[in-house]
Amino acid sequence: MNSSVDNMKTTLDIVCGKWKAAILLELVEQPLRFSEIKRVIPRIPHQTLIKHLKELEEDGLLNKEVSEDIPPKVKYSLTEYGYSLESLLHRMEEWGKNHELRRKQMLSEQNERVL
Amino acid sequence: MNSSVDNMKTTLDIVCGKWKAAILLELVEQPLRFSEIKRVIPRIPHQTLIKHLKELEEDGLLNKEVSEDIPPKVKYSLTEYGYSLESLLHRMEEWGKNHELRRKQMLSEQNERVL
DNA sequence: CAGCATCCGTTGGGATACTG
DNA sequence: CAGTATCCCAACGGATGCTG
Repeated sequence: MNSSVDNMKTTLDIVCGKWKAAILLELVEQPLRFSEIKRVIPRIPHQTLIKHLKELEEDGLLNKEVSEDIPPKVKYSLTEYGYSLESLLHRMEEWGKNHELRRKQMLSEQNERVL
Repeated sequence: MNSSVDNMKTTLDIVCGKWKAAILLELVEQPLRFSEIKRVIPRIPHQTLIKHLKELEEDGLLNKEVSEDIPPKVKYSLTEYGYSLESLLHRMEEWGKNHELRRKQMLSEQNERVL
């Protein structure tokens, strides 16, 4: 049997790498090459990106399409299964945005009280 | 300005403690005392639970209601704001469940091929 | 019963340098 | 351009023991 606790953990295991959700969210929009991902998520370290991509691929969320040229070009895209995360990803992004807004509002309310 | 990457990070920061999402999911159903949370999530270590609860409270997701008796009773419940995570939590739980199902299916398919 | 203080080990993010 | 191989460090989960 699978408790809801376990189900949570499997979701978190997959999505909660520091940048994984962000990567997935970008790839929902469009397939991207390695260097393109680095461009849209500039602060992610090279090595970290490689690790995350490999894990996401192993989890069946990403397709990796390699052209055997030199220089190599590698395009990452969501698998059909990967798209099953789409709505979850959007909700996460939206909740985070609202949370930031809320935080700023509370800060400015504090300032008013001081004045 | 807030990129979607940043929004993701704030959501993850809050929800991605190893057991946080599980705790929140339980508290969505009903308020619980400290010891009750330990009962429904047996494998969570004592100290870890304390830390998680404190952080969730500081993030404004939990109410903490203390009865000043001896022995003390402390009831945790979601704030109204905490409930804004409800649908997200349920989706996470559901996705994890489906992921496990899928994984098992793929395993049994492998076994068939072997036989 | 609930919580704090302390300490420890693991892990995973990250920096650097090298290859085809 | 994309990836591998190391190494490092901080953070976090977690264990233990003490308090009111």
